[in-house]
Amino acid sequence: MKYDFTQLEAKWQKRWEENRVFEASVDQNLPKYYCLEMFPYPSGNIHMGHFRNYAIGDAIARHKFMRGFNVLHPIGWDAFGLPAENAAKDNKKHPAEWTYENIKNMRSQLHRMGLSYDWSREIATCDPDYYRWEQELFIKMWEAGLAYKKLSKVNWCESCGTVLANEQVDDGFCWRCGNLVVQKELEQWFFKITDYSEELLDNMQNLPGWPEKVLTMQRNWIGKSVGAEITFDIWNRDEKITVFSTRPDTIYGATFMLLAPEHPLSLQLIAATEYEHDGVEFIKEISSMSRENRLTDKEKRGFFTGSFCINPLTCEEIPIYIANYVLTDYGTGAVMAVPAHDERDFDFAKIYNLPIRVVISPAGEIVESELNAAYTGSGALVNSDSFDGLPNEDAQSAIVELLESMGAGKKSISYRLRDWGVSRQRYWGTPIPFVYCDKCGIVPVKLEDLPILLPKNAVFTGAGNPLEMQEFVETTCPKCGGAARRETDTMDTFVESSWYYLRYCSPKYDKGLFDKEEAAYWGPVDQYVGGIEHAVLHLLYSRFFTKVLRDMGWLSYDEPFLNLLTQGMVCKETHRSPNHNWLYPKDVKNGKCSICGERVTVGRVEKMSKSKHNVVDPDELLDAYGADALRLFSLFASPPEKEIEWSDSGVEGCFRFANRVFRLVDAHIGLLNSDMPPLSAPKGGKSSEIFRHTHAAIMKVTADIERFQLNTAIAAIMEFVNALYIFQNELKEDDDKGAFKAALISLIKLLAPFTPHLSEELWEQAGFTRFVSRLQWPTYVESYTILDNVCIAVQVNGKVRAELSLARDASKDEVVKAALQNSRVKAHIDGKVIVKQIYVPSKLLSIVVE
RNA sequence: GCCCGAGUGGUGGAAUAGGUAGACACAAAGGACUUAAAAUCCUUUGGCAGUUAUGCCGUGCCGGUUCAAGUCCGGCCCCGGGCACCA
Repeated sequence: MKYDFTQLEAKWQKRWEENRVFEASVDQNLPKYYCLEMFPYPSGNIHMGHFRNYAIGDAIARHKFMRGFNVLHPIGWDAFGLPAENAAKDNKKHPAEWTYENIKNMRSQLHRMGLSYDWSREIATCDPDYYRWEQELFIKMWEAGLAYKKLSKVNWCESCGTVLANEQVDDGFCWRCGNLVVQKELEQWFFKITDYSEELLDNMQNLPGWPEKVLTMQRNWIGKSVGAEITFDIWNRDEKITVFSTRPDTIYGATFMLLAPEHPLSLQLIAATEYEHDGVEFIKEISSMSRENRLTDKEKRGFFTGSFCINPLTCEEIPIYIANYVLTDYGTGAVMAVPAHDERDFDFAKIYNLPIRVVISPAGEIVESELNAAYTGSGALVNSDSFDGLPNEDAQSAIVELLESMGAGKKSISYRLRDWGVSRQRYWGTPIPFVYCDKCGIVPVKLEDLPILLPKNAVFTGAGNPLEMQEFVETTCPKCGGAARRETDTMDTFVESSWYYLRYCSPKYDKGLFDKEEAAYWGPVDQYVGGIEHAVLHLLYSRFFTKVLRDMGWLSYDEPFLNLLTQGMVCKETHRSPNHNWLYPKDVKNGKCSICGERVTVGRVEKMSKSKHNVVDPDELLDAYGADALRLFSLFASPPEKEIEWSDSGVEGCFRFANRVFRLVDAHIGLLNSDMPPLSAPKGGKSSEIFRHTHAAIMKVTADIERFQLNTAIAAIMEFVNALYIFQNELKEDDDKGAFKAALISLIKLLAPFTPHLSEELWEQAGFTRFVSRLQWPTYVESYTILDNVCIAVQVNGKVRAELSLARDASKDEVVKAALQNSRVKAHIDGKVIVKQIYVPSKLLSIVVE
């Protein structure tokens, strides 16, 4: 028999599907396991990053199936998004057509991988049956005050023609197209994610199954600061200035006040004064700078307003400046400057020659006249009236209490997190179900009128929002029945992915977003697998949605994903030619470019990317090696969280291994089909040796899969196969053959999560019925794995000098005796005094001599 | 600047709780089978010295703790990632 993977893989993919082997249904008597991989955007083709993601998730899901769990393992399509609209413009193909064609192609690619998905639950978010419920949720959120519209400065990407959320701006550039993002004042829809800032932060301690890295990134993004709001009176005016400070303990050192250029008081204070002309110029100059330039410009600049405010504790008049480094959208947009203890304020004070007063000093060490940088450490208060001598940590609350009693301050917390802007001025997204009526204002569409469908005959020119078309916009007001205009913004595509894992629980439910009971049974997701690029986007939004749905009574849990595995990227080396930049490997001949003949530099190993010409095509590889060999390589090359470096010869090696397994089982097909029963317990001699290897392999593979060390699990199977290749020539007694038969049966099962087609085929060849994919995972007996004789290393002064084969239960005295008889050990302790002997049972003896 | 993660043979990577560093694989070299090739099988493969026995060195660098350190502690270097005028 030949390992005909093409025929065999197609055969089992068909059988799994026909027999609905992986379809899930609620069973209260079984422990559930919800395994989920991040659903793909239907870009057209599966790439190796997808392949690895799904291979990892599938190995975990298949293992859980075999461990007796009721497994939910669904897949779908994150189908809205801008590329579909760009394709419509370029290829004159409707976004829906383009998207559904891509889904069809990618679905067949996924089928070729042989994944254990419940395909009956497949969803596409661009399907009205899906986004209808999103529209309903949007209205419910609006009713709950969690969705609102406001005029604000937003991130605008000219090339995408739409607004972006803060999370979608990378260093001032669009996360999708890389163009510069500008600020634009627009009426926009927001979700009030900031209502959940504290809970999003606090609940992270209930996520021990998440990588610390992702939690840290979310923590930074939320950016909680504990401090106080302190109010300063303005000299000779009625207005007051409230600042936010994390260092109220330094208030006695606040020697000037800073306002953001956009702060309303900035203009008010200079109005109709001699400072007005220059001040307005200053404000204009700063606020006209792009967000990017403003954040990168570290030079401190300010403008004196001519006004003073009163430090509530020192009662001093301190000057009010407008400063370029004060952010308008953090805290209150105003800052009390403490130059002695803040680096930025120190720089500012030096430039504008403002007083610097030390108020914190560890044991009186800090001397004002010698200060050449801000002191930001801790210490006791000085120059602070009755607080002098108090450690600054204690002074924080004491000072806030005093301010509170004066009515000039209170404890306060600031977050960096802003509300989520969800309006997008694009066609291919979920329409926001609201209308504008001159009489009634903003009115939600009636629930019975949902879904608001996307008009099919929109025109895609690339300019403007395609939804700005008369027949879509013109409507009647749901409240008064008068003429009204429909909202033309659609939702950010991250809204769809914020709740799709819940829709999978009851994908055809037609009375709401999802069936509460199904979601209560299946959720939350036990294991989520995906890329780290969503650390603060999708993974934060989904957590927010779960909490919102919980508060609306849909769910009883707080978090969507109990455990998260962020898989590493698939990388490959790049080649660059001086004339053509990135080269395809086929254009590199003997280190030279085959087009221009110049020397080629072998670039870094980088994430596979079409533009860098270092991608490999999963379809071609599936043709050449089959899904099982490719899955093996994508799991074996590196642990799942780590990036993997593509290696053609590595894939070939895994292909050879698949063949090796096939030949091994094939050579013993007679034994497997014979009446001889597999041995159930070792009977001494060779049979015990075979049992030892079998059960050690089961033990190791089981433990490694449980801790997601899939690479070492596969290595353990390889070792097992190597051992069986030797054993197959040493089978003399019937017991040996029975043990070998049992070993082969275990081998087929151990391989099932990694090479499912091969396992099913060998299982059938071996004369068994039923799907091995749904059989019980092999169990092990630990005592079978233990050797009677163990190898004990003998160290003399920390260096291994001998290895002794001794009974595993040998006493320390026996081991010492044997060691002292060993000639090499003798040579190293001869003439010396034994000071110490340490024995680690059945492992090592350490002798110390002097 | 701050916060994470990492640094191990020619290469990808093992070493789960401080106990024989280099499992498993790739690559390379040699050999068997073959008219030949492919496939397969066997052997060698961290470095240095040595005919062997064996000895010394070796997990980014320097130091420490320990009978014993890839693993723990202190101080660096370099790489990857995230955050960054957040008061």
